[in-house]
Amino acid sequence: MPELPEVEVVRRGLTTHLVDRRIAEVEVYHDRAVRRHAGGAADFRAVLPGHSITAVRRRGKYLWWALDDGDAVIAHLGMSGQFRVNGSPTPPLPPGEATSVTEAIRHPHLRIRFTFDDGGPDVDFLDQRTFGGMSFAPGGADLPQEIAHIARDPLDPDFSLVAAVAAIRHKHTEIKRALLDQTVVSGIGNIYADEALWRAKVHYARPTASMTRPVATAVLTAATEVMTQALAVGGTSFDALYVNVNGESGYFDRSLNAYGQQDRPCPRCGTPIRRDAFMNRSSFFCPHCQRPPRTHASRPARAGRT
DNA sequence: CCTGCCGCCTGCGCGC
DNA sequence: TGCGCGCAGGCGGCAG
Repeated sequence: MPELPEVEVVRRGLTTHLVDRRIAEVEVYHDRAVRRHAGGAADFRAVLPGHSITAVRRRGKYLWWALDDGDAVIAHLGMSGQFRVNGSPTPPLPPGEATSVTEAIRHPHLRIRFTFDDGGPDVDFLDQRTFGGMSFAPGGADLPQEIAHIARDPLDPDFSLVAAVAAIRHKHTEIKRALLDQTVVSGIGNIYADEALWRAKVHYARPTASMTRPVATAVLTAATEVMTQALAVGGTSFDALYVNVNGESGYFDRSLNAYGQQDRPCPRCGTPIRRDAFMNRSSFFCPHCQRPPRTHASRPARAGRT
């Protein structure tokens, strides 16, 4: 579940392995991986060879490769996307998956392969669930227009805490929805939203419009801190779905206080962490530290499956 | 304009 | 043992 820290780990790895290299060939193994590319797989394959990569940039969970002529290649990892430098260990093939020699040497989740004219290692885009993908963005080296609607993330040097607080308080919604809204502040997903709210002792359903500046500031500060700490240890890995470009896992899953901790004691007060269905996904929180909003028809948002 | 829900995907684990 | 289903969840599109 790549969120900002995980994507930043990937960006750094790609920077090491892509900058100053010229693309020689592109192979697309699954059309869905380039569904955002207007010209389709054939055009994606044709347009990239000859371009050199000058930088790998990121905003929130979006990555893009800046190219030498001012164009860009956009990448989003979705739920299960990975970039792997060829030669790094790949997850083993599921039993019975390989039905031919070709498939036996190609990982089943390989979607796009880039080769380079320096003869160095290939770079692969793998994606089990195909929520991720890549596309070509003409003139997008500084900031592709496809990403322009994404707000700055907390690790952006030009990120404004004051502006983000204002954006949150301007919303007429609940705080967790606002945190997951990439046009308010980017980079935060379900894991770091729950962790930030736990740190700030704020319930996920707290209305944003009635939040004070100090409370909204505390939530965003907590989000920034937890993502910074996660980045320092390589991000969060639950399984082989999230690894860096060398196939290695991060360690932040050992530091999670709320996410995935259902029935385990809150590290602060010992109350069992609870899991609620919220926004058709799981929200983990401490029912003691994070009190639900006790407004008018107070009910702790028990919609959907549980 | 704004908010919130749906559909897209695959693999794993659990219960019957 | 095998099958069906819940669950993981980011994001674009669109309905209201």
